[in-house]
Amino acid sequence: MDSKQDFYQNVFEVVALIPEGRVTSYGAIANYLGARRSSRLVGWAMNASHNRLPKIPAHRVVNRQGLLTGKMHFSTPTEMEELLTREGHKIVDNQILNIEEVFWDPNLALSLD
DNA sequence: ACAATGACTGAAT
DNA sequence: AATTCAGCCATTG
Repeated sequence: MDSKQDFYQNVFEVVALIPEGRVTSYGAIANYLGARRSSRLVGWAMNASHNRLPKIPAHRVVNRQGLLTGKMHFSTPTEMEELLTREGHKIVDNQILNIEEVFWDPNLALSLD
């Protein structure tokens, strides 16, 4: 059925919830969706995010190291770091500085408890 | 239907 | 501590 589409929709929803000035990781989103092992699928969902009508802040989603692994998938390979820099992040060597400080975990933010 | 790929992560060396 | 290997699972050819 559309359960797989739901997974994508869930990813989009979580990503859309990322506050400005914060970032999260694929694994954190996957973990929130109950699919810790499907971190890669989150990346696929992000790939489809460009086709979604609501603007998905995919630039706020980075890998565990805070590395802009998906910058190459944007309109331009520099758009991602530019957007993040615009939000106040410091990017060095494609990596976000103070990643732990700006890290936004949906599990904590949504207070699953 | 099979094989390869990928915006990842964690464990092992 | 840094680098390498393997697992994960949907999507695509």
